[in-house]
Amino acid sequence: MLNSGLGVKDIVDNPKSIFYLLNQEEKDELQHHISLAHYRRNEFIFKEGDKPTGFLLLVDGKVKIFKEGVGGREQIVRMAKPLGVIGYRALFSDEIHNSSAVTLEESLVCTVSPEFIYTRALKNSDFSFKIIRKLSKELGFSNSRTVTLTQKHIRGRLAESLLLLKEKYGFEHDGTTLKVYISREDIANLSNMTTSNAIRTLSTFANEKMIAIDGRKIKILDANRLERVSKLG
Amino acid sequence: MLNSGLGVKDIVDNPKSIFYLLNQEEKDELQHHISLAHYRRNEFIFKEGDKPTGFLLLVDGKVKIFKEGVGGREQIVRMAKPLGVIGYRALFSDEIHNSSAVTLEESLVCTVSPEFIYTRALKNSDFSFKIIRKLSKELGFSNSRTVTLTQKHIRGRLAESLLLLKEKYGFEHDGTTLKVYISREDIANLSNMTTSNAIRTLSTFANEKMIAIDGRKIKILDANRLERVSKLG
DNA sequence: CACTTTGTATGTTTTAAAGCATCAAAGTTA
DNA sequence: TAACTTTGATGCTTTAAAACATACAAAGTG
Repeated sequence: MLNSGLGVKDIVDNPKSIFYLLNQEEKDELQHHISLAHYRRNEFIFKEGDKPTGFLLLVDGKVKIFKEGVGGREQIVRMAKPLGVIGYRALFSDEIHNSSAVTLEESLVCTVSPEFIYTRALKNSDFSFKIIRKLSKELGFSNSRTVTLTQKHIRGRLAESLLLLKEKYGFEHDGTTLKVYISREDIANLSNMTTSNAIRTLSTFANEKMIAIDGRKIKILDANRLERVSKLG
Repeated sequence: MLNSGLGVKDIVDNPKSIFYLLNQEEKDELQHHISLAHYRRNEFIFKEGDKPTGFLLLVDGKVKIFKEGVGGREQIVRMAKPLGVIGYRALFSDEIHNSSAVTLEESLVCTVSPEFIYTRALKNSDFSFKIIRKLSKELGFSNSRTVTLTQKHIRGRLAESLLLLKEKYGFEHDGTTLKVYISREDIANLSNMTTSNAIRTLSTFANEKMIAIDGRKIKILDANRLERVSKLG
């Protein structure tokens, strides 16, 4: 169960939050333009084709952002973690969402009204610049993914995805188990391969002692070797 | 030969230029922070790994922006046309370039100093917002490309690339010939396929009367059918 | 509780696209 | 203009990954 005691204060006072850099006056006003929503596991936050309702900040939980491709096959373009921003690309480009967001686990999302973002936040050049920086990094990531997903072989793509999950969500207290509960299908959709091939290749990695699998629990046993497999393609 | 008479005036006074929306004072100051460079065909403007030297605007010519992938295989991530902005992603994310830019033809590029961009342009919220919008659109494009390049079959990918070239550069006076002189290898690198397959599939499209080829001149004979081939994957 | 659905695991077959080889045409340089 | 290099065109072979087929376990559902 989530800590439902989380409130707006905790969001604006956390240095990792994008709203942290607003000045006090702006923060005060933000209170009137913000709302919190709770989602269970596997719920849509927004769907491809929806009109953006605001600027979304994932307060707690984990979310996958994906696009539907040929024959409904989905490609995960990004994973979000707490205090990550979601759905802002469509808002800023004034388009409908071209990707969907679904929770991987119980999550808390706060929505900030477009009015506040446009008339207040974006007038603050620190905020604007932070957004520019975020978009630039994400664009760099997306371009890199395009290349690796098209050019690397299955093993390389899967290794890269596992390392990506490690970077994004880190480990449990044991220091080896990935701190994310994700289906084989989602691993496949993250790595541009079929579910069968994700399962098969995970098994191979486990046989080779690079990882250990116990249901959905994945332990990274040899990150260096995964790096090498990822680099080799 | 390029019209070398092009100057800073022509850049700031063109409504399609991002600098058009600066106020007069900012425009005046811009003059002292701008320089023009001329490139011949197939010259590098910047290379993957280079440190960004400034904010670049393609004044005239055509440029491909690409990343090196597995085994040196290149993937074109974007094509630029006059008054398009290049190399700004790396500048704003404060990273080294993660892609290279090479001219497809004789080109003119203007460089604006990072100081002017940071201390002046980005303080103008109209400019910042234009950049945010540009990045957002490009990110949407990149995410879409990831999906189509990984999921569509060869015919779909090539059809999409031809339509992309059409959208970007348009037609010659005859209304059918693509206004870009591009090698089969570049078409392949744009479409995530080998040069052989690009050549082969172009021939097939020509046999099917969707296009006509005469050396590097490509005529789009049936754009609707190309759209259909592109959509079907 | 049985019953259906969903997720995981593997083996087998098929296929799209890469890889390779060869040749012709067009450009470039000596 | 001859020699060389690059680019374009096509056929043939190989291969990586999809597609398909079961089987079985786990998790929901009536």
